[in-house]
Amino acid sequence: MLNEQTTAAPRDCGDCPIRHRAVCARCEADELKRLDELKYYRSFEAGQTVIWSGDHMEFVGSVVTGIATLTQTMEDGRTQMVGLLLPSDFVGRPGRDAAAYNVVAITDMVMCCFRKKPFEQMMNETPHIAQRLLEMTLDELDAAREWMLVLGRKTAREKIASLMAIIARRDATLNLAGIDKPIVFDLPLTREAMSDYLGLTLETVSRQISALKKDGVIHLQGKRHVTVPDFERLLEEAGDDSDGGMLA
Amino acid sequence: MLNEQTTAAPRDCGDCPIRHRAVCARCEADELKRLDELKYYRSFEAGQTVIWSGDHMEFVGSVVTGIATLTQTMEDGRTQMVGLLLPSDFVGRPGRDAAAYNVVAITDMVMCCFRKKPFEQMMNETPHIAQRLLEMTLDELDAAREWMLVLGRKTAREKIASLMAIIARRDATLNLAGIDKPIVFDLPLTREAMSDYLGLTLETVSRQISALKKDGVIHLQGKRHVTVPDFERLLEEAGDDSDGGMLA
DNA sequence: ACCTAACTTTGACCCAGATCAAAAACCGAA
DNA sequence: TTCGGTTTTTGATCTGGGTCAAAGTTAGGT
Repeated sequence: MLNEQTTAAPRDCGDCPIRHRAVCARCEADELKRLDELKYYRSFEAGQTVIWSGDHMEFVGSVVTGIATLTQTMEDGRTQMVGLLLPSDFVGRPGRDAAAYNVVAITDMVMCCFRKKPFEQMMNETPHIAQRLLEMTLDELDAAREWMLVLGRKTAREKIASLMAIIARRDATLNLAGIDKPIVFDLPLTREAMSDYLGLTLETVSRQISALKKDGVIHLQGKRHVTVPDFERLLEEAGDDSDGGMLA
Repeated sequence: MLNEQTTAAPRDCGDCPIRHRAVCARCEADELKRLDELKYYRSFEAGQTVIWSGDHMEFVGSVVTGIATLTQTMEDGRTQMVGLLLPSDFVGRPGRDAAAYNVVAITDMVMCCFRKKPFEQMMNETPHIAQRLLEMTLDELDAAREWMLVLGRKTAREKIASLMAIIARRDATLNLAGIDKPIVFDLPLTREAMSDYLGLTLETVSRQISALKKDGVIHLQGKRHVTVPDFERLLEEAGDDSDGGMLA
């Protein structure tokens, strides 16, 4: 699997790659110092389960590097991905004891963790943390609702295009490559993980990716490396209106 | 349509039916007093659109009485409900200018509104409001994710049973009638609204309701009045595990 | 290099739910 | 109490995506 970075954990918050996007983004120097004393790093290998749904959670934290999925499973094994956790995303819910979802690392991953109790304590005393967490939670809620439209009303082809668009957009944001040039990225997900995200079977995912490729909407080198020659075209295929609804 | 309460707006926060569940739930007397000066009531008729997606929003607020839906629409008219707004639910997003969804009153409805700017101002100065809003947003995020599983992985029959279970549970919570007795409630939604919620056609909704009725899972008087003789049975039909995952 | 296990693609067939169509039930207004 | 529009039910048929099966591809380990 992808093993992009065997990053050593940053020793200091000042060096942290997610410093300005994570739950600590608004903290002042003194607040950061307090957090610094609370935090510890944990590494997970690709494929490793971070938390099982229903388990007691003794920590919350942020994804520093790598990618994880948030999934829900029914007794008969049907599973639905309900979130994709990227660097800076927050894991866990302050004020809740039991995990509501499975969290699985899909690449090697490093998390910046805080024991739950002290973090909750600090959150009560530090509006900057609670404010940022609210903002992040509202963003996640918007993303979840956007995904409800995808799951409830889009065709298989539109679903695949929507997923590609989301990943492409994220990469465009990170790499600042401008949206007019061809966008190039690696799919972080297996076909099976995509099917869990999109509410499809992996066979349908494979077929629709082949179809989009045949129609020139995307270009593949290998199974995972994707080029999008025309982002507008991809958005049309996704059924989104042309501006894509991105907000600051 | 349902016209349950032609409630006069409560003149004072002390009399407010949603005082202890809404965004103001944690406010102290002095904080409440400040909010009181900011607030104004607006009434909407059944069927009236409260906000159009994309519109500038000059207010945020709480549903006091009545029910509204939050929907997303594609250009070709496909629509997906992404939330059901019940009394005490919050409408609008502090820090965002344009509405992201359509909000439509489906019964007569009264909202307690605040002009957005002053409310944001007050939120910054009043941790109790921000804390409660965070809590409510986290709950909504959980609800949205539960719904992603319904939309992505459940069959039509399971979807209907899931919807009934959600409404039944809400009524059980409000009416405190105990979960062992038969549960009785009125569907607040038309078949079409249900189909928009569940990602189905209204014909399929109708057929599956008939099927659940024939199989004795639910009982109907008229089109809207539902009796659930055995809630456990309903949960099985919904594909949920028996405990239903309710948390405080 | 080769082997193995995981991942991916492709094909053939089927079915749950969509679509198209029409009848029935309901509700409020005149 | 009847009328007209809305909501709901039911029927017939079609189809997108699921299921089952098998073959192809890829990457890491020895």
